[in-house]
Formats: sequence, structure tokens, C-alpha cells
Amino acid sequence: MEKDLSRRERERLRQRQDMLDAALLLFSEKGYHNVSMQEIAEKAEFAIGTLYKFFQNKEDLYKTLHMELADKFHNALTKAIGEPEDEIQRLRNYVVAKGIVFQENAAVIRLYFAETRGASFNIKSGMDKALRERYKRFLLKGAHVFESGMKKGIFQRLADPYLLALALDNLCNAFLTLWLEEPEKHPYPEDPDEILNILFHGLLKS
Amino acid sequence: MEKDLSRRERERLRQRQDMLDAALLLFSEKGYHNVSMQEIAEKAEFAIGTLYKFFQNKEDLYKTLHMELADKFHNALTKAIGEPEDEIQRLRNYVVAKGIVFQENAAVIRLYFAETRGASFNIKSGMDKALRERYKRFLLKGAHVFESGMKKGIFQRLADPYLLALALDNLCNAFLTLWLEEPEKHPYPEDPDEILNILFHGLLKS
DNA sequence: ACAAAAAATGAATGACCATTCATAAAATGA
DNA sequence: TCATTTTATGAATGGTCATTCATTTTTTGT
Repeated sequence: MEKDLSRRERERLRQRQDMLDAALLLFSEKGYHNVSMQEIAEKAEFAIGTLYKFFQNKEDLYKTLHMELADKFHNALTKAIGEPEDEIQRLRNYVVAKGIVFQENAAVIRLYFAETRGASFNIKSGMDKALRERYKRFLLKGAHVFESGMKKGIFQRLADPYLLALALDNLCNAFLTLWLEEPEKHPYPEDPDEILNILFHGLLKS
Repeated sequence: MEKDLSRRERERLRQRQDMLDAALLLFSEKGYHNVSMQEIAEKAEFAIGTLYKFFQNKEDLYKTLHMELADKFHNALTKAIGEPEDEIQRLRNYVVAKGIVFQENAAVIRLYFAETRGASFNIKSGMDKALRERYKRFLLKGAHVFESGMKKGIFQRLADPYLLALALDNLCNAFLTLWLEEPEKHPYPEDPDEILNILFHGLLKS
């Protein structure tokens, strides 16, 4: 019954968690700068001063939140890919685990991915939607390329063409992310086939 | 000589562009909320009131900037993938074009990708670097799986294992992004092989 | 060169919000 | 029950900005 924490300590932890939960909800919805400490306090049903008993300041609150979420994700995925099974199965575990943590934390994800471009403006401006629509239309163009290649028999029907277009775009982004961080170590390939071959040639020796 | 714009109009356009340039530099470096109109005005060497002659308010300035950049990118990529060549070549064009716009606009990119997670906190806190390091280590784990599969002869040496790990992660992200936006239309696949097959089986009929 | 029009300026205004701290409420234990 | 300690409260403070607009400077046309 006692879990080595006193009633009071357990109570404090619950309070703290309530605050973090409220903050997460608000941050992920509106973005860091568009949420006031007042708001967080209200949503968590505490006075604002109480918030400051638990967190030094707003940034501390955010960092804590960010860290806890990152840990949660990281642990789930590390565990999944670390299971002592064969390579293919470990990749499967990873793919599945990633799906699960995402789906279980859909609200959260926006804090990671969509925060700025997402919340701070677009909530008001709605402009972001227009851009997303355009990106969608652009992907459709890519999908047509795959589709048409399939019709001609150049490509196999490996997956939905739209997905393939998205996959290729994200593949490029992956390379570019590496390049952004360490340009000399990970130059973006001169030869586009270095990227395309990942899609073109199967990894499995069949 | 006259390009159908008066001296004055051309002058105004240049001014406007100077303002946008200054804003881009600052936004991409520090994030929207951490840049004041005062700062932008100073960097562009105008009085703050002049800024408001050109842009209704801060959000308008940002949206304009965002829109112009998005247009530039979009046009370059659309053109690349639209050239009347065979499918494979069009994909190549796209991959190359994407590399070029990125590299030509490295400063800009952070406005798109890294803004919040990037600037607003991490500039001060440095926490973000720790997270990125951990992500790197995590990818290395994934890379080991690919590496080990290659050693066993299960996988072909298609690409650098680290890149493959990154590619797989981004592939999952692609699926999850779709799912986030339209969960019913694009469910995350039950079967992980739906994702993995894109890597496992080549698109090309060889 | 001069007056009228256009453009540029930046000090002043008002809102917003993080943070503090004097006070009130609750918990403790004798 | 009551005094003491611990915790919670939210009004008050101070700082930061976005935005405005009365004034100054520059341009234009005569």
C-alpha cells in the first residue's frame, strides 16, 4: 500500500501531473507562446502561484513536459527495436510500436511536429490549410508519376502511388535533415539515384 | 529600361524586399515570437512606422514571407517533376531540385522545420541538442539492425545502414502524418509489412 | 525657389503576461 | 481545541511589445 511515498508526496505528484497534463493540452493546441501561465493554472484548477511552487518558470514547465514525453517515446521505441529476435522482426516491432505511441498520444504529437507552423498562426489565419492543400495536390502530381510508371510496367505495384510519392518526399527530407545538421559529413548526394535506389531496389534478397 | 514600373514603384519594391529579407533572417534565427517589429525595422534600417506602411501588422508580415517562400519552393519542385521525360527521370529531377532549393535556402529552411523546437527555447536552453544526440544514438541502434541483417546476408547492401534507419523512421513518419490529418482515410497499417515492403521489395522490375 | 502632397519617423499608448509575495487557508501535532 | 507550520492564493508589479499618429523630412510639380 505504501510504495515508499507518503500520502502527501503522492498527492503532490498527482498535482504536478495534473499541471503537466493541462499544459500539454494547451501547448499542443495553441503553441508555447500563445498559452499563458494563467491559462494553464485555470485549466489545471490551481492558482497561478501554485504553478510556481512546482515549476520555476514557464520554460522550466515546458522543458519538463518536453523531456517526459521524449522519454516516454524513446523508451517505447528503444524497447521495441531491441527485442532479441531476428532483424526483420525487430523492424516490424519498431514500426508497430511507433504506430502505437503515436496513436496513443495523438494530442501530444502536435507539440513535437506542428507547434509553430501549426498553432501560433494558423489557428487564426487558416493560411496553413491552403498550403497543406497545395502540398497534397503536389503529392498527387508525384503519385501520377508512379501510377503512370506502373501502367507502363516500369514500376511494380508495391504500394499506393500517393504513399510512394509521400515516401519519396520524406526520404529526401531525411537526407536533407542530415545534411542540415552536418553538411560535410552527410552531403546531399550528387546522384539522385543514391536516394531513389532505396525505393527502386529491394532490401531483401528474395 | 522602364519595365512598366515607375522609379518610385521600383524603389518601394526594393524597400519591401529589404524588409522581408531582414525579417526572414531574424525569424529563422530566433523564431516568430522572439523577434520584435522594432528589431526587424532596425535590421532593415527603417523606422518602425515605415514597416507598418508596408505590412498591416506582424502576422501579415510573417504570412507574406511564408507565402513567398512556399511559392518559390513549390514552383521549383513542380517544374522539376513536371518535365516531359520518362518517369524515372522525372523522379530524378525532383530529387535533384529538392536538394538544390534546400541548399540554396539553408537559412530559410529553419523557418519551416526547426522554428519552435529550434529557436524559441533551444537557443537558451541547449536542451534540444541533448535530444538530438539521443535520437542519433537511437538511429544507430536501428542502423545496427540493418548492418547485422546485411552481415547475415538477409539484406542487400543497398545503402548505408544509418541512412536506412533514418529512411525507415521517416517512412513511418510519412504514414503517421497522413494518419494525423485524416485518420479514417489513411489508417496506420495494422500490418507493419505494408510499410516495410516499400524498403524490402524494389519498385523496379529488374 | 516655394508650396502642396507624399512618405518617413519614433515617442507615446495600451495590452498582455511572467513572476513575486503579502495574505489566507489548510494541515499538523500536542 | 489551538498554536504553529506548511501550502495555496491571486492581486500587484514590472517589463516587453505591437500598433498608432502627430510631427518632421523628402519629393513633386510649378
